[in-house]
Amino acid sequence: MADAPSTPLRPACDPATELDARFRAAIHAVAGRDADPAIRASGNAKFGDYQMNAAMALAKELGKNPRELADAILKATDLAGIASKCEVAGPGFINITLERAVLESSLASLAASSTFGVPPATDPHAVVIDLCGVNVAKQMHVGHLRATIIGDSLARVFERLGRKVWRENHLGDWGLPIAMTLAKLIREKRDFARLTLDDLNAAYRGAQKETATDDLDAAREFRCGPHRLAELELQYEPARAAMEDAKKTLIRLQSGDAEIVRLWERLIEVTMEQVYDAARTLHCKLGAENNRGESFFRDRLAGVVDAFAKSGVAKSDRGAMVVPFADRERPLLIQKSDGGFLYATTDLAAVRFRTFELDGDLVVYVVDARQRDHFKDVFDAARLVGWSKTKDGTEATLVHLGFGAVLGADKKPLKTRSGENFTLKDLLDEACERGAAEVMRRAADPNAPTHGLAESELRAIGAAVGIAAVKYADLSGDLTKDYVFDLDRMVAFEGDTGPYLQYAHARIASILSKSGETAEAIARAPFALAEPAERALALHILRYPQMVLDVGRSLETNRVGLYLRTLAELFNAFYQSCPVLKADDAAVRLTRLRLCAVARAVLADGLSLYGIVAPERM
RNA sequence: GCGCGCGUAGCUCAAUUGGAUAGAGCAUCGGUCUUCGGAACCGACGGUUGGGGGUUCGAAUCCCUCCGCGCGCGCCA
Repeated sequence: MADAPSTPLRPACDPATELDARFRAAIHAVAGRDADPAIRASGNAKFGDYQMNAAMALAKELGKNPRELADAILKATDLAGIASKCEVAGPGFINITLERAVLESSLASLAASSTFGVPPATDPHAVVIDLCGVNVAKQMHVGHLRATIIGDSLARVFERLGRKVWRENHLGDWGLPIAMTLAKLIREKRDFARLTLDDLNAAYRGAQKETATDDLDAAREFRCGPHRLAELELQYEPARAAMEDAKKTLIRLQSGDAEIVRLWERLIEVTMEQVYDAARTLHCKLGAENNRGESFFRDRLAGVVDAFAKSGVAKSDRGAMVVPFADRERPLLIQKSDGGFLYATTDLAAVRFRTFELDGDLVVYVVDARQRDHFKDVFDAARLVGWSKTKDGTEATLVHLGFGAVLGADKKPLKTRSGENFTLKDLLDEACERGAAEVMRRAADPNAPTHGLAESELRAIGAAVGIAAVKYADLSGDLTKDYVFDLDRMVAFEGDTGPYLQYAHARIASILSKSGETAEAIARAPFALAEPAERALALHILRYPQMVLDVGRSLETNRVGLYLRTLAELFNAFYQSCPVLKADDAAVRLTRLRLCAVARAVLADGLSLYGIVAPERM
């Protein structure tokens, strides 16, 4: 996966920013040139808070002894007011322990920031996220889960980074398959006002079956005798008729026939209802305003081929228009020999629209990994013709974020074509149901904080918990890897799960509300990071803005999950060893409440990057 | 055939993008427990990171080569 362009931005409240500046200056003084100090969080608390790793690589380049170079850099570094302890270790690491006051003031500045320390974006261009990608007249299946929640989560990350974000739902709402479905429904004289998605789905599959002429095509391919061909042609007469009907319907649709267009719009309406429902359930920001499908680009397709032909990037081959590439045999087909356009043509029109009209300098396609070759071709073709530039000529980054396939328990791709498999709706219903059952079971305990809540309230919390389980299971892993679809694992509530994070959040919220202090009073309390557990928690909180920047750069949503899991663990450790409400000293009580408040806010904001809600009680 | 992707504990996955002793969850076993919320915490067990070679102070990570699995490959989307 290609990286998005890296931003030089560094969070002001992250102590690593100041360490970077100081060591950079020291390296310059010692080595006579600029180099990345490679400041990293310590992997192990016994090595301090941060480490500077640049000395080893630099020593190699300069032909010096790494430990001696590290010593020299350390001597040249101004550590006043930042590090309380700093020493060379191992082959040439420099281990750094921060002054407590630095941690406290940094944390205060993060707490005061409305973006939790994330620096505001300086890039005025937009980020475009291609997500969801449903097809009209087809049921959403589990594959759409990934394309929807990964895309939405990335969009949320870029919004947190202060970027203008376009969520683009590139609907499959045009072309022969839709016309076939439409034609079949019309032939059957169906009442379009009463159509359900299941009806559409059945019609879609039926139309595919009716018009299939695989055997006939194969017979031609293998040059069967005239008798055999005539026999097959007779057998396939109904298929031919259905196809004729579909093509006529397509032409009427393309020419803007009012009646056909009305019925077509109805198909989209029925299909999209389920998408909006699923998006609501999943807490994904996705609605009708995000719809920009194949039909939107239909008038631009001829222009695409024209532009490629005129520029000489495309050439005619066997009656079709293709874009050849210098480094590979396989060309990209953009127009069929019968004059028809292909999905590559639409994708090229969309690239142009997204870079030039939406002004995106980063366009991310959240589409499954099997289309890797296709997008490589489309992006390369777009670059060849100069369409990868924004309005002001900035070269845009085009990225295909190819996520792994959804596999069944047998490790084979989950097929929904024959229709016997569960739909996305089935999965979401099950997740909400299990979440609700779990919440209600616990609420039955008279000591539970949720005891006595109305059933509707418990069901709402249960849905939030069930959906969190599903989303976290998906987003916290490596996106490029295949996905083993296991409902029991996905809706698990214990261990490394979404509900575990929600639980940590609810506990903190509970402490804060039981304290009897107002939020204002807590916010005024100073930080006093005396205990190791407090210190460790604070250090990790300070890494939040850098983590968000890293996700924006790498598009790896699993970093959010890793960060939040660690945050929850560190909070639990703090909670274990440092009494808050039971603290004997009033000032200690208040400063620990302050730490709780910041931890809660960061946890909630991090969960919001996944589109996971954090209930106060569960 | 060509191209691309993936192989880490019994299972599902991590590993701060080349850093110090490869970590979690589930499962199994043991402990914490009249609780600031047990959906929790602590510990034990479990590994030749598919095999081999190379690069270097240092490799699960980069290069080469095998092996295994998956996906894609001109008129579908």
